[in-house]
Amino acid sequence: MPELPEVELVVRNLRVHLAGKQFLRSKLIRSALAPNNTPRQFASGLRHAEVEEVWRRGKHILISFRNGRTLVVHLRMTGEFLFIPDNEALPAHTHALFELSDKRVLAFTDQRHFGYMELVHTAELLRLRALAELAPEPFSPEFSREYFREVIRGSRQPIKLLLLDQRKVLGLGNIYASEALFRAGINPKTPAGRLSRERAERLRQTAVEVLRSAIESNAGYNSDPEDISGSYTEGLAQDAALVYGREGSPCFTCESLIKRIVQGSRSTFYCPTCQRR
DNA sequence: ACTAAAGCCTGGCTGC
DNA sequence: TGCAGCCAGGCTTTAG
Repeated sequence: MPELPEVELVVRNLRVHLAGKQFLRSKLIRSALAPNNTPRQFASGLRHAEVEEVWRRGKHILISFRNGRTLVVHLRMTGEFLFIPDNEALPAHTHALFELSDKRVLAFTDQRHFGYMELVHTAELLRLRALAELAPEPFSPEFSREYFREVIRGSRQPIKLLLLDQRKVLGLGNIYASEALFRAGINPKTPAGRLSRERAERLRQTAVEVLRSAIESNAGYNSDPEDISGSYTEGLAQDAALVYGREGSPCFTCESLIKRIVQGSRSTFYCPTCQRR
């Protein structure tokens, strides 16, 4: 159930394990995982493909091969990569398998079937709608004060929902959106366009900082090099949360009780005192 | 053009 | 112990 920091960690781990390797044989077990590929295309397009680069755009994982293809992966809620130890049975909900040139077998599992893969020609990558419409990377200069001001200008959308829109702000999910608003002292229901310049800029900086510090703490936490998913399955993000999941508990700053509300059918957690407006 | 709600799935937890 | 109902960190599609 990864947000950008957890995806970044997965990308770093995959990079270590896949650098210079070939995908000898690949198998799409559950074809709905990659609805725009036939299982045959999927297997033939990856056959003996040598990994060139493992990278990321927003929460999408991109594995580019020297044969001119790129495997686009979105973990959504429960997607996960893991290595299958020799002679062990496949884990439940294994939807794709990749046999590597070092003889190890990489599996993609996904309990809730929300995950997504697509094998595309690398040249066509940026034409994919899912990638083309994404906001600038949060750590890039393009995610600037001016950009953010323009994005919220005139919007009556509650700021929490705007933060979750990957076309406007990239990388936050439901947890880090609540966390960023708490740290910036902004009420999640405030219409985005009503934020002053100063408060908007504070929120933009806070959002970037929340993502950055999550990457740093996650990276330090992942002690097992064989564990590709690292900490996100262990709920590290939640453990470090100041408001997320803390309904009814005292605010760490002012001891008011944290509230839970529903916005866009998702839970939002906030402190009614620290985030008055 | 915006905004809200439903939908995709399985499984864990809570309360009766 | 069994079962119904609720909840879940993402995103797309449909309806209004």
